[in-house]
Amino acid sequence: MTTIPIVRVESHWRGTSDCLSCSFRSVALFADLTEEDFANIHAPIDDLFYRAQSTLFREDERALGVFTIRNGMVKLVRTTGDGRSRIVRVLRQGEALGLEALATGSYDHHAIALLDTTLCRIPLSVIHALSQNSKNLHKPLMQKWHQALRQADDWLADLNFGSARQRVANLALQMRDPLQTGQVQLFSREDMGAILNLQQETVSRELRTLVREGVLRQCDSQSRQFEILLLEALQRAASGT
Amino acid sequence: MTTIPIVRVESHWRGTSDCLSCSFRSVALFADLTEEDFANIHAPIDDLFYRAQSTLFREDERALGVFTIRNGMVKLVRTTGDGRSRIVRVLRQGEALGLEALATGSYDHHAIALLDTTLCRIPLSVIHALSQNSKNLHKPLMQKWHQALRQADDWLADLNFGSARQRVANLALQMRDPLQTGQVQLFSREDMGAILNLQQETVSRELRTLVREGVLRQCDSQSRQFEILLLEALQRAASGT
DNA sequence: CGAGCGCTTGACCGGCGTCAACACCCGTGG
DNA sequence: CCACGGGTGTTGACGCCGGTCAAGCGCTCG
Repeated sequence: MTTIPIVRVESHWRGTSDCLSCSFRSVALFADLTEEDFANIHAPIDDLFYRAQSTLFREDERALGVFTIRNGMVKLVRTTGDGRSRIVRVLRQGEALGLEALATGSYDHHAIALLDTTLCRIPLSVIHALSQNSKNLHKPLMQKWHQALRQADDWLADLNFGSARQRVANLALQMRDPLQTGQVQLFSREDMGAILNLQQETVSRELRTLVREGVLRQCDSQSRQFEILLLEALQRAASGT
Repeated sequence: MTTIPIVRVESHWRGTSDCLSCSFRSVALFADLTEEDFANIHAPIDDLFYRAQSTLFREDERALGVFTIRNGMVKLVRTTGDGRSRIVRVLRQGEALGLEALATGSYDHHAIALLDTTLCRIPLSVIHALSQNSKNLHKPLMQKWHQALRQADDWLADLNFGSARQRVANLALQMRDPLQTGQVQLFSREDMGAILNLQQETVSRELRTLVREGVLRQCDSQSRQFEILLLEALQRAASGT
């Protein structure tokens, strides 16, 4: 029922990336490349900024490149047969998006920033040239495909299973900040509903129940940021025991 | 002369495949290989048969190879945090399974034959050797990854969304025989429940309703085989209108 | 022919969807 | 400074879909 907002104005170009000295390189696609490989990159790798809610790309759009997230969060949205839209994954720091462009030249999802997000965009030509001339891209690329597929399966198995309480608890666990453990970044109730296959009212109720029980604590006025007070209890809620 | 270290009762070896003349080659991983490439394959590619309900491989098992289905159907099962199991995908003719073995050396799911199934198993060593020495495997491999990821997303968006009626209808549409359009191969109600996130009673009820409405016709006594009589009506049921 | 398994059908009830009202935050303009 | 309005989150009331439990049916196979 939600229509994809057409907001592309909210992005800007931050420069071209110096991949060799990038602090994310170890987790990104270029982990194994040599200096020689880098010397053969002839198209600029752009460093981009997108404001929250703005669109990175749309389904079936001709692809400009593959992205790696440096900071922030991106949702992948898919429109179902009956016109409703469903969030099939949320990607965070270090994850790749738009890999399908390598296979088909266009994207399979709408990609929309959930938070202010910075990422770099690697032109398809660069990837194709590198995979022709070097073997060092093959393995990291395969690992990114694998990571994406695993995440898709996790999403299905964990977030679309069990009671509303279980799902919300699982989402909170998944969305823990990888650095500051205990901090959880959530989104609008509508987005959470589109992830968990629940109505926003139900999400709100379950979340509030967890707060009332002292499992979570709300950290901001818009109730997007939470802190886990009782991790054990949250895990029990997630597993339904 | 292949050693099969783990004995599985319900399977047997049918010989080694002659990939060059295989009728599935165009849809399989080896689509683009040259005669020269084939000459460099030094491990046997086994042709295997598995009876319905028998296990191809288990989660976390050390991987022997990547599979391509020649005939039949295989379910990929994942055990959730709370101990229940969920079918994350069903693979059919021409599809690849166990790709994750290329990235990690072990499998991410339990794979169980839903019907009597024949498939060929390509040893990891063959894939690795080919990707070192030839560029012709790269593209088909990426397409298989892409296909798997797309299917995972479809699964989530179509089969885990909407009312029980919509889900069952969608599953019937997905499980149409690619050759004999109109024929639908289904499974036990329990398996269907594990796919659709419904109880078997609910699946049974919705299926029976579709038969009573004249949308489907049951073709066998075990009610696994159906024929679509009113495709339009089934599509309407799937989209919930 | 009987046992056992899987499928079907019925009765009942609880969780979640639906609709609606309200609270709260924020930006805008008077 | 407050008044106003729109957007988002929260809470309540109510009804329905689908889960649960249980009984019965129809295969298939010993």
